Amino acid sequence: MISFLTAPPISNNRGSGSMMFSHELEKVLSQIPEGRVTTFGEVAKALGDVRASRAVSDFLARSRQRSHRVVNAQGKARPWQIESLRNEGIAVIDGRIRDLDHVLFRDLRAECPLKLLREEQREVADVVVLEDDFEDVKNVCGFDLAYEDDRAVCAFAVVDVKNLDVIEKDVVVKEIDFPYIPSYLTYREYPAIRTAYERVRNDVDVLLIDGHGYSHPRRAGIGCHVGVKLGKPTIGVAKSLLVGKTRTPSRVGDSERVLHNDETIGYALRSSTSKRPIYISPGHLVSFESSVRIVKSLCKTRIPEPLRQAHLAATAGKGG
DNA sequence: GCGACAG
DNA sequence: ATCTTGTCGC
Repeated sequence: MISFLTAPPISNNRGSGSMMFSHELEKVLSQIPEGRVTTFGEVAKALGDVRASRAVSDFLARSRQRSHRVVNAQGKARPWQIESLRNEGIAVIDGRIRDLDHVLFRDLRAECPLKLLREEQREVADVVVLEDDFEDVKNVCGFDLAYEDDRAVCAFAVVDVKNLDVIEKDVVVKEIDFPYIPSYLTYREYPAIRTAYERVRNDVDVLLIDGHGYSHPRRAGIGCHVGVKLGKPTIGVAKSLLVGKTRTPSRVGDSERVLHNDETIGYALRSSTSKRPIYISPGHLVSFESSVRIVKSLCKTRIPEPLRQAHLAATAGKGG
């Protein structure tokens, strides 16, 4: 007989990143009573983060399960919503709901799935290692995604550091059910990156991800997530800042620290003659110094070769 | 009006 | 990220 104390845990899926956004959204939307409306912000709060309100708006705008009972904080309704709202007895004047406060429904109940995801990010941040865990860096693999409707094309490119030649590249197509929400990028893109990673045949020493690593509000950007989940040295490379402040590096090859709450969270590197720097931060098993040095050695243009080549492959893969 | 948040 | 034509410049 197996004691429950010694038995292995049964599918512990808590915050595993398997949240299906459309399903969670539907659970919230179904709570809005007939004759009442709510706002994108209220829905976002029910999901666990008011900052997802724009994502809720975008998602509902294209989803076929769009509800006519969700409007913006000003009570402005879309043309296609107006007839349905009036049929429920809601007065709409000049595209705007009259007396919004009177029909506004705020008692949405949910398990705040985004809050669970934030907790998972804190767990990721807790195990991130900001020290080098590799010998020579011979091959670097970059990942990038391109989108078409509900599908993502995820490409990878393995580059030989010696000559910056591409020695392997491939693409995978994956269904996407998570919108872009700032600071939750990993839940949109990681599943596709993982699938693509499983197809890499060459030995790779370092992974490059299109997005931030440590330079994230919870120090758990997609670079950290990928590194921790795959157990590989990983660096995040972004084209704009998510958090923090920095200065523009004056000369090509120069870098400046990115500071957030008095902490160095990454570096801005002027990787080309372009005035716009790229932002580099460790994901996992890499130091700040090595992150900058490695990325710098991979730049023929503003974007390091593994990412630039992956981007080209992903974009090319969209057509079929 | 200000601030502004990867892809 | 995506929507999008031509155009300016190295």
